[in-house]
Amino acid sequence: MPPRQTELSDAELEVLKALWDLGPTSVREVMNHLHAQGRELAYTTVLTFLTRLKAKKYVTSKKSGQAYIYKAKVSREKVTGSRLSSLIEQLFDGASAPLVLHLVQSNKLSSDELGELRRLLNDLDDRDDQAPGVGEGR
Amino acid sequence: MPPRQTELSDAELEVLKALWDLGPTSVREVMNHLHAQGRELAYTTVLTFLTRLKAKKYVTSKKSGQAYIYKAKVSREKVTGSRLSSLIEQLFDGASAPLVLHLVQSNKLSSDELGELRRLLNDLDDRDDQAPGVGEGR
DNA sequence: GACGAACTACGACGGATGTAGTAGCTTGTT
DNA sequence: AACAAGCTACTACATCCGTCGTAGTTCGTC
Repeated sequence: MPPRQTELSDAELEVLKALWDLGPTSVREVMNHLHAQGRELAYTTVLTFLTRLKAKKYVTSKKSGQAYIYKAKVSREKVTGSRLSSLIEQLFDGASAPLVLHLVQSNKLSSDELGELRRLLNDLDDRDDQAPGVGEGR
Repeated sequence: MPPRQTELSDAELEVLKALWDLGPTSVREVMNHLHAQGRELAYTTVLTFLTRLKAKKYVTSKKSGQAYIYKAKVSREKVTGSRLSSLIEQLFDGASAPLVLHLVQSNKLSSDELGELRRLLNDLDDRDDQAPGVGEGR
């Protein structure tokens, strides 16, 4: 039997995000953090998610006194990148460009952000030295 | 009781995408299209998804002879936009900018695509003439 | 040393999802 | 008219997901 299911569910992600925000901490602290954001979950529910996150290897835990301290094992960037890739795969068959254009056109960026983007593009332009492994992901 | 569940599941989306690709068509054609992409689903499975899509109002159908012809009722853009918003909400608390920057930096865009993006930015620039101070976004 | 508070382990439960089988209706072809 | 092929409706079922409740353990306090 291969490990049951290793993907992050939405609710699990919420809990993981709390862990990223807080750093290594206890079930109770995570719960408090969620409550502070208006997410009312029972203590045992949070515990369940943390347990599942541990089973799926997204967090580790070590006992400290009576309780466990949970710690994120994967970075926010990693998870973010991977979720994003899935979405791009799903919606645009793997091509990032349509997504970027869509976002830029959607008028959701402030002038500052547009400026930042322009700057970034110029930088890229300069060092356009054929990065290896363009890895055509398809 | 509000209608059970109105969200698109992943598998349902795959089927809906086939409908977008093909235009109004039959279960069998949808199935063939999916098979052509290496997605081997039983005829009745495809039928199930189309039925669920109909229940969730993402498609309509009308009988044509013995079989039904299914037709997408929501546009690709609409669904794409909404899925994207959810992701942005989930991962970046609603801010699009970090996502755009992330994508541009990830080196997944071709020179052509970067060019296109630059062009788009220039257009936007023209029509949005604002000299913003150091306005802090969020 | 018994009590209550806090913690964890485990089980549970209804609804969603992915996937498909079966049965029965329809229709073109012998 | 009887059949085979194709179509839909309905049912099924394992797993996942979101959400907790309960029970048992541990530890600090009267």
